Amino acid sequence: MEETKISDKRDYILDVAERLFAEQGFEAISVREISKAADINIAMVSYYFGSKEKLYEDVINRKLISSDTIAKSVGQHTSSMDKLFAMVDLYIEKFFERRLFQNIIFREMAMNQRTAMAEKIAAQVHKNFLLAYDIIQTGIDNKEFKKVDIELTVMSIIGIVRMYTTSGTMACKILKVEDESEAFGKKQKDRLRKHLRQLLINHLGIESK
Amino acid sequence: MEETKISDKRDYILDVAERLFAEQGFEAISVREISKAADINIAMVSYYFGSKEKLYEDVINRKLISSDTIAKSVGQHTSSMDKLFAMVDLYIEKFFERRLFQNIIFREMAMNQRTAMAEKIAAQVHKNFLLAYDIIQTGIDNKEFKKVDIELTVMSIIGIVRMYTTSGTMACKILKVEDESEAFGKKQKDRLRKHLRQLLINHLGIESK
DNA sequence: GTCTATATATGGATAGAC
DNA sequence: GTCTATCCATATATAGAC
Repeated sequence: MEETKISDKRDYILDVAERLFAEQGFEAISVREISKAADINIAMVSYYFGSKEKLYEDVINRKLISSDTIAKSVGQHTSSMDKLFAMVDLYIEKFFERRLFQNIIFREMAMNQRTAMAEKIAAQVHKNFLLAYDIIQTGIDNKEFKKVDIELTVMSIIGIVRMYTTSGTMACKILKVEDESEAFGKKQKDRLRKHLRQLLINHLGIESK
Repeated sequence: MEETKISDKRDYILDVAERLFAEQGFEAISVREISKAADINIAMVSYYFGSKEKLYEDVINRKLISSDTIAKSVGQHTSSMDKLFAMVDLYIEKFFERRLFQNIIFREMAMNQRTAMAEKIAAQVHKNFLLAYDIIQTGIDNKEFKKVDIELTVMSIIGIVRMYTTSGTMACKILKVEDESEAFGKKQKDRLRKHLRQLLINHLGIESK
């Protein structure tokens, strides 16, 4: 009972910190700003997390567990095309839902810094990459797909979704939508899904039935 | 004569600062570190640039002038396909050559911060976007290309090149190359160019002659 | 658990000697 | 142009009262 309240509060602080770290970066944001935005006393950050660095790690670790989710979602389908599309849908879903978090992940990946965390992130992303790789490889072996550069095809899928979700302002400008909440609404999500499916159908030479 | 020496030194400081800002971000790097890496006295940063903020702006402004370059390179061709491929080649070329700089650009774009600079960057990127948009639009009107979601197709092109160039460590891991210098060598550049061309040929339904 | 007060470090910037 | 020394703001972290 009290337990849940405490972990609610912890979670709330993590939410606030995630947003601020994502928008401005680790070094750009101070624990003062975080505690102010979360409406807690500054000393509470040390109390709950130990340090700013630890808080940052907790923000990342909290959401860096999946890839089982992908495997599970993919496993329900039989054809390579269905598997690939299930994976793409999940990617879009997760990226839209967690676009602030993804911002942190890709920023870390772009750095040659903070290596302990960076290694962990790279390992996780690579695991997800391999899942996608296997799906396409199997599809090619099956003759469901044309032969393509598999590595670059997977990177392209991720790059496209990433481009959309982690450049909010740019996406708004290009798509001529009012604000970010519209850019990440259902309509635009469906649009991106449709585009990406069509692109893959064309690229992999998938025949419609 | 002395003039050139001064501007050489200025340029060298800008080179060093660009690398450090790109690798770690504006706030993460101190003028002390920059001056140490550039082997100059710390006071020289103020002397040459006025402030850290101004130095950062100079780093960005120095390379954010083009889009004429794109127009020029594209203008030499007649068919929409040739124009599009010329643009893609130039994109790949510039991204490989300036991948540290691009890292800064995309980081700025991902932020809701430092708005004066961010607006300027967004304006420039948008200008480049419109060039690509027009090429594809014309191609569709010509019946050279199939109908596609033009906005998302342009974003996809940029997203793919970006994914490759601004996640160095990840790219190495995925492509199983030793180090970054190999990942950004001629061989991998040609591979990316080939992949992207094939993807666009498939997606836009371009017929080979 | 929550707060104030404070220790301590580091950052950007500049004054002024050379 | 270059350097040293220093000012001042801001950062993280914690000790200790409540």
